[in-house]
Amino acid sequence: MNPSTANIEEAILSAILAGRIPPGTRLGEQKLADLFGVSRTRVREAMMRLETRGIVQVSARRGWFVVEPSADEAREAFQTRRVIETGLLQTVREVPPPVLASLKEHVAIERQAIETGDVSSRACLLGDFHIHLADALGNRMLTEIIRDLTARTTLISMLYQPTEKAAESSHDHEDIVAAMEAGDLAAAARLMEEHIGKVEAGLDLSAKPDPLASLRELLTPSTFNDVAPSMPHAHGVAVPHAPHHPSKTED
Amino acid sequence: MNPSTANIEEAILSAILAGRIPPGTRLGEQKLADLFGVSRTRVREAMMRLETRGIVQVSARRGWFVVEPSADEAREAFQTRRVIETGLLQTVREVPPPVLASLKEHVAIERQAIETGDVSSRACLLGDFHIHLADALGNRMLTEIIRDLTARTTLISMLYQPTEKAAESSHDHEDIVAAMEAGDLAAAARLMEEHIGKVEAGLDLSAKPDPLASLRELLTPSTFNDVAPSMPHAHGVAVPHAPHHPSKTED
DNA sequence: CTTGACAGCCTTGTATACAAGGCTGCGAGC
DNA sequence: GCTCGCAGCCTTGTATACAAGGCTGTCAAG
Repeated sequence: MNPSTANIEEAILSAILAGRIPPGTRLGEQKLADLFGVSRTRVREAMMRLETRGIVQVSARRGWFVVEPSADEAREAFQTRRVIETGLLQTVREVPPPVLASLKEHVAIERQAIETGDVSSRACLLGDFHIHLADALGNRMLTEIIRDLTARTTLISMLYQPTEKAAESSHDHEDIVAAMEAGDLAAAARLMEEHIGKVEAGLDLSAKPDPLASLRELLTPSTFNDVAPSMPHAHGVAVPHAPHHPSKTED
Repeated sequence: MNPSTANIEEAILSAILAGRIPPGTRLGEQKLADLFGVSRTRVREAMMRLETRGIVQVSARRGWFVVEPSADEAREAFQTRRVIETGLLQTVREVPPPVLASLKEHVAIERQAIETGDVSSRACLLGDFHIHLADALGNRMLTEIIRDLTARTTLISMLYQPTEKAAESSHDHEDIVAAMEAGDLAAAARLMEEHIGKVEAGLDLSAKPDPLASLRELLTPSTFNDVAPSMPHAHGVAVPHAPHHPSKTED
């Protein structure tokens, strides 16, 4: 059957979140159209929606790229998540028992994935905790917002994370749920703020904004001034990663 | 010169927010294409983006409609705004003086518009206060989120607001800024929560979700059960408003 | 007079054709 | 040998053509 625009959008997004499509990857319209068995029109629609959601970016006549958030954008994304997620916890008066139960269950699944060493689903699960929280305590709008933000921070982690601290994150989640269970939402909010702060602090935001950063140090700025202005990119370097992996996606 | 997709998107959005296009209005692709002097393709792109942002909705083969949020969606939108805006105020440590100054100026403009009786720009300004706040205290992402949310609540107000309490809203804004100036961000957050709550409480959410509500009370539900199922609408009634105003937009 | 069905029109949905511009690789000139 | 320029290919950008389905207004039957 023909995948709808929403299907394509969702498929690409989940592939990105699962780490199967790294940030910076070029997404050719025709390739995707062939892959999904539809015309470019529908692929374009899906890409345009994902662009509105901040997941991909188009570079005129060059193609669609999975966003590579700059260090600034990374900070913005984390700040935004701090604001919204602590705001959510502080707005809530009490946590219904079923919600607590499902959150505990989620944390348990996290721990299991970490112990099992299931790296691929781990990042996904850690992000899912926050989405789950928004869904349980908030509403659909909030969930959508958090989902898109989490998607961005996941991409950021892929770009900048030098060390994976999955175990610590999961422990943080456990503490947050415990505070919620104790009825201390203010403490939960504080823990959430610390947690997101820790994740942000664990990144090396000076590392990979572009692969040229390390080169740039070796050269005089003037050398680049003759060359760089022709690059149309506003902030993120849209150079396709891994040209040596021409068939990383399933084909 | 040819308006780009972004131009069209922005033009339609601001027309909606200014109240020139009421909720429920049908937006025909061809009409808009002629109006902007482009082909349907670009209009479609713009509409698709606006749909992603929750401003318009497409009903299959019937057309695009400015959303008419249901009472549930209205509550969600206000809850979401409470969460985010109080979260923002509570996350902030201190307010830079220039920010305070510009907020005060904004409130002054609000009061002026209210005193002058400038109804058309009034709603716009009242919403702008919150956008301005997000922009000054937060970041671009937060501002975009707040802007889209404010757009939705503005539409909601158009649908459900029985009485305009612009003066009271502006007074609330003033109080919030005063609390910020006093350095009491917690109080500012509390005032913001009350303010948004008041705006929500000022609506009559049982009133206009659909024009049939008043009729429905007079008739037995079974009468409608034979007729209603053929309606494809999920929640909001997408009947075009005001068929007696065929040329409300400038044409 | 009321009601039901149907035809025509008008709308969006989708694909495709063509235009415009960037990238790559080759070749000529220095 | 190296560099610069250019041609061809490949990509997205845009318009247009056609398909599919909903809506309206008319006409006929009861």
